[in-house]
Parts: sequence; C-alpha cells; structure tokens
Amino acid sequence: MVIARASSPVHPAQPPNGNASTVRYVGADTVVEMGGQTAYVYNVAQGTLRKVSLMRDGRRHISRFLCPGDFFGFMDAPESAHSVEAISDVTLVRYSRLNFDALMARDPALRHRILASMSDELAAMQEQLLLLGRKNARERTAAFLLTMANREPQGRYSREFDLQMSRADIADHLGLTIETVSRVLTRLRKRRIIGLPSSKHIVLLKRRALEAIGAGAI
Amino acid sequence: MVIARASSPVHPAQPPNGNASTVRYVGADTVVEMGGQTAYVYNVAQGTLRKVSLMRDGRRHISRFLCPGDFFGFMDAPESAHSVEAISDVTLVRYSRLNFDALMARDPALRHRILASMSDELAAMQEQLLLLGRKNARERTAAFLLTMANREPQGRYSREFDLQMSRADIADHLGLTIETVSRVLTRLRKRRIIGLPSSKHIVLLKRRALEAIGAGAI
DNA sequence: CGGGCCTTTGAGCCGCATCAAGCTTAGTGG
DNA sequence: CCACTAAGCTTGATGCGGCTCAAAGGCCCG
Repeated sequence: MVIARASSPVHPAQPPNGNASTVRYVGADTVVEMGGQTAYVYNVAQGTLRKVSLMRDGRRHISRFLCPGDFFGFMDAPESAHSVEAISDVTLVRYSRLNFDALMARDPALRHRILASMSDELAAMQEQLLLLGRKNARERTAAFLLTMANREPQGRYSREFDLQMSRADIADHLGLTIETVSRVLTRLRKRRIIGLPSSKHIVLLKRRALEAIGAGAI
Repeated sequence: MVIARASSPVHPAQPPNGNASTVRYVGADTVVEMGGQTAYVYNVAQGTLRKVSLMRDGRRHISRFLCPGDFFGFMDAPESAHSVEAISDVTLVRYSRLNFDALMARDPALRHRILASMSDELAAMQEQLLLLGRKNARERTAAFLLTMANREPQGRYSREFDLQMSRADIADHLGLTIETVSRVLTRLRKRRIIGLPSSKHIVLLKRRALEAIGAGAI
C-alpha cells in the first residue's frame, strides 16, 4: 500500500498550476504506486512505466506499459494487487484525486477526454485478453511490436524505434518466457520481417507481414 | 456493425420511465450488439450473456460473461471487433446513450456508481490478464468456478450453483479447450474438491482448497 | 427408441517451458 | 586502454502441459 513512494524524487511537488504538481523518478524499478485507493491521479509526461501484478510464488504479469500521455491511478480498484514501476527516468504530472473529481464534474470536455481514454484502455485490454487467450508466441510478439511502434511519439518515424523494456518485461506482458521472446524475434529477423541492429532497436521491414502475423493470418 | 439486432425480441421498447425501455431476447446465441458506437447502454436484468471476440480463422475468446446487474455498451471502443450474445433467455434494460450522458452529467451519485462499476470491470479484466498470462489449466478453472460462485444472486447459497454456459464457452473464456476444461473438472471432482452432480451443477466441497489452487498456491 | 448435441475419456503429438551454456554489452577500477 | 564483473540476451537440448484427433458415453426431445 505504498503511495507515491519514490527512492529518489528529483523535484517533489512543484505545482505548475493550482491542481497539478510535477514529480520525477530516476533509475529503474522505482515503485510509484501500489494497490489501494490512491490519493492521486497521474499523467505520464516523459518515460515509461509498467503496471505489474504479482503472484505469491513470484510469477509476474505486466498488464500494460504506460507511455507519455497515459493516465493511471484513476480507475484502479482497491483489491487488485498491482503496482506501477518506472522502467526509465520518468516525469509524471500528479493531480489530487479530489480536485480531479471536482474538475470532471464541472468540465464536460475533460470528462469526455477521460472517458475516451478509459475506453481506449478497455479496448486495449480486450485485445490483450484475446492475445493471451488465443494467440501463439509468434502472433503475440508481432502484435506487441506493432503496438509499440504505434505508441512512439510522433516526432519519430515509427518504422524504426527503441523498445523501452527488457526481454523479461516483454515476456511477462505476453505470457511467455524470455527465451521464447528472444527466439521469436530472432526468427522474425532471419525472415527479414524485422531488423534488429541492437537488442532493443527494432526496424519494421515488412509491416504488412507483421500485421498479418499479429492478426493471426498466416 | 449490427446494433441491437434481435432474432426474437418478445417485448420491444416499452418504456417503464422516460429514459429506459425493457427488451427481452429468447433462445441462445442471439446477437445483441456488435462493435461500433452503440446508440444504447444496457443493464442486464435477467439471464446471462457473453462478450465475444473473434479471429478471422475462427479462434474465439470470451472476455466476460454478463450477469444480472452488469452494464454493457457503455465503454466499448469502436474498433474492437466484439459482439455480445445471449446464452440464455435474457431481459435487458436499455437506455438511450444521449439520455445516459446527460443523466451522468447531472447526477453525481449515478456518475460514481458507473465509475465504480467500470472500476470493478477493469479490476476483473486485470485479474483475467494475469490468469491468461501466467496460470495453468487447473488454476484457471478453479479461479473461474469461484468467480461464478461469487456472482450468484444472493437468494441462492453460493456453495452450490449452476453454470449458465457450455464447456465451449468456459474454454473460450479461459484460453483452453473443452477437453482440458472437462478433464480438470473431472480431476477436481475425483479429489473431492468440487461435486459435479450434473455437468453444469457445481458444488464447492472444499472452497479453501479451490481458492488456494485458483490463487496459485499448491 | 432414435438422432443430435454436449460432455467425457483416451492416445499421441507439439509448442513452449525448463535447464544449461555461451555471448554481448555496459560499467568499474586498475 | 584493458581486464574484470555482472546483467541481459541468445542459442541449444530436453521435457511436459495442454492441444489435437478420435471415439464412446450421457442427455434431451421428438
């Protein structure tokens, strides 16, 4: 039940306007928030985080990676035992939940923006359920790469991008092992569907083929 | 993109009050709603439905079973290709989406009820992601039986209940095959953890043991 | 009593996990 | 600039859980 505990928050609580404050976390694996009702709603400004569920015996699942623009801490139920951890240096904008609720009540535009964001998240989760329930390792990996490509900031050409997370994180997101993820990526590289100049740098050589694989054709 | 197409709606559109109307569907496999922006929000009054995603090659996934009290059609994103199908005779209360939005804007209590309901749904989906990503067949089945037991209407003693859905539906919800579901249930019966007087009637003989299995202990 | 559907049970196989080395990269200190 | 180390990634060999294929067993309804 750790709330916004940072091992090293660089700039704690400096409000740019009345409601929000900016918080930064440096280094990997910083636990930002875990379970319970949180006092804050966060918006990711920079960096990447992971939303982690843990089983008692150590099995781990990552339900989602949080990228710039994403909200979190808004709709998380008390009982679900999950935490949010930074996997790179991160800058968050933090809103008091009370202010946020009040703001939502007055501001229909914000309300719709939040509902749309939640709707997107729900759709993504539903896709992920299908992925975990019915797709094989190759299909999962292809779909994941495309999701990551589409999440890249606009400034960058999404044909080519860096994965922000380790093989272990990818495996725990896709319900696979690091070995399987590695093998599938190697196979996609050997078939010239992706380029892999370094372990985290991805080039989409045949996007259409990758899309077909991710959708379960072929 | 079929919206509220019923093969046999018994009582179409009889408004009990200004906003809502009651709709009934008889027979199984009736498609109630599929993809796209729907004009209505539904609340389940009686019966059970399934929320289905389909892949082009026929692979199927059921992300959720809808039971009395559940809302749907509220937060479903346009692009996700899923449908909602009745698996028993069903009575739904249908609200116009426009009215619903307006009502939500004015009524903080309703707004919080809806947010809470969405929060519950999100937590359930997160649990399901962990289940599909990291649990084995026995753990999935145990967790599923407990979920179903806890969803029973209060009038019925949840130690003992009827499954509303077929083995195929259970399999498609748990990312397994009908054969595996059947085998796991048989094994749980032989270990006297559940009773199975008929194929759809479940008796929880050792709830604690089942909980331990479902959580991944043992 | 017969036919169709759902469920159960069995036999064999396959995809991914597990176990076990190597390899690459980054960081650290001499 | 080069050991040295540690962590992460890749690759190979083997095993197993759940899928596939097949058939038999219940149940419902005419």
